[in-house]
Amino acid sequence: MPELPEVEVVRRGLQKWVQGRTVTGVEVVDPRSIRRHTHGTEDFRSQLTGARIGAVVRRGKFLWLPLLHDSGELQDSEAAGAGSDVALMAHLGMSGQLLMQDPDQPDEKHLKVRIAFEPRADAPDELRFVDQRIFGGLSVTSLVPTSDGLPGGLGDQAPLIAAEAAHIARDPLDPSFSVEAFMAALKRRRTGLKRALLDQSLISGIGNIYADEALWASKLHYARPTEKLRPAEVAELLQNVRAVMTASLEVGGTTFDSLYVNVNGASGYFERSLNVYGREGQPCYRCQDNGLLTLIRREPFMNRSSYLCPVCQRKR
DNA sequence: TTTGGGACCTGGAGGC
DNA sequence: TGCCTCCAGGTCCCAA
Repeated sequence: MPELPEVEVVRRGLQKWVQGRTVTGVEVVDPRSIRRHTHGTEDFRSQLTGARIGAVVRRGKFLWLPLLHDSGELQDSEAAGAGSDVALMAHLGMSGQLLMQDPDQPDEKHLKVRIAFEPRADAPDELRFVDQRIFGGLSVTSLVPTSDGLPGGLGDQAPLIAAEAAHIARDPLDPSFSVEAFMAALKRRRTGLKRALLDQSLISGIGNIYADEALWASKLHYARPTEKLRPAEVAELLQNVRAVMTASLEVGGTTFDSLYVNVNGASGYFERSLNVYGREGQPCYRCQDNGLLTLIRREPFMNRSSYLCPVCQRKR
């Protein structure tokens, strides 16, 4: 399931293979995967065909590729995202994959959209969007100025953001992320801590897996009221969020099944490092180190599951 | 305005 | 073997 580290792995892969290249053809195999593009399939194809990819930018789990409609060599400023007013937006949802393939490779079972580039000897010529559960999708969206005048996301230097991502907060790996602003927003909210972590308008990029891992590392219960958290607890939580995401990024992301792979089709290895998520009934490592046998518990939460240690993550 | 719940979607697992 | 139900979860929409 793609969360921030997995999307960042994809962003880096795309940057290597598609930046500066020109789209020569688009095939929409399943229109449901471009349902967020409200102007229809033909408009989606015409907006992309002939465009040159300027950069690959990410905020949270949203990825966008500014589209340039001129000709000539890619300039440094264009590569940074400037010089464009529209972008190809991608969200992987739960099971989306962006794969670079050669045209002669067989189609994937859940292939939804195929984007062809001008041939290049040292790179695959097709970008394929594959999605089993169709929670993700592609669209062409406008670029709008950021509210703070800072770059819209990682990989960008222009103060622009894809309109579809303008409502979400910066993610904790973004150099422009403000700890103070997050603490203030958390204080204003009157909700449970994990619900706040999953709220993309407060902090983006955190999904169920990394929320549980960061809460376990911080010894915090998922239902702790946000307004009662101490600044030191929030600071430690943020530190752990960054740590768990960075560790995952270094090994290519988390993989539970075939639902997440990078642009080359390879899986990540962070699943092997998970401390609490998916470990129901297994011993808590921290308690084990202290000579205690405590079993990880799974509790229903927001129509999904929350994993925690009932001893070191007590609800106060 | 803020908060919480449910729908969307597909395929695998498990029960009968 | 076949059918049915449950489960996974990111995001959006709507009701309270």
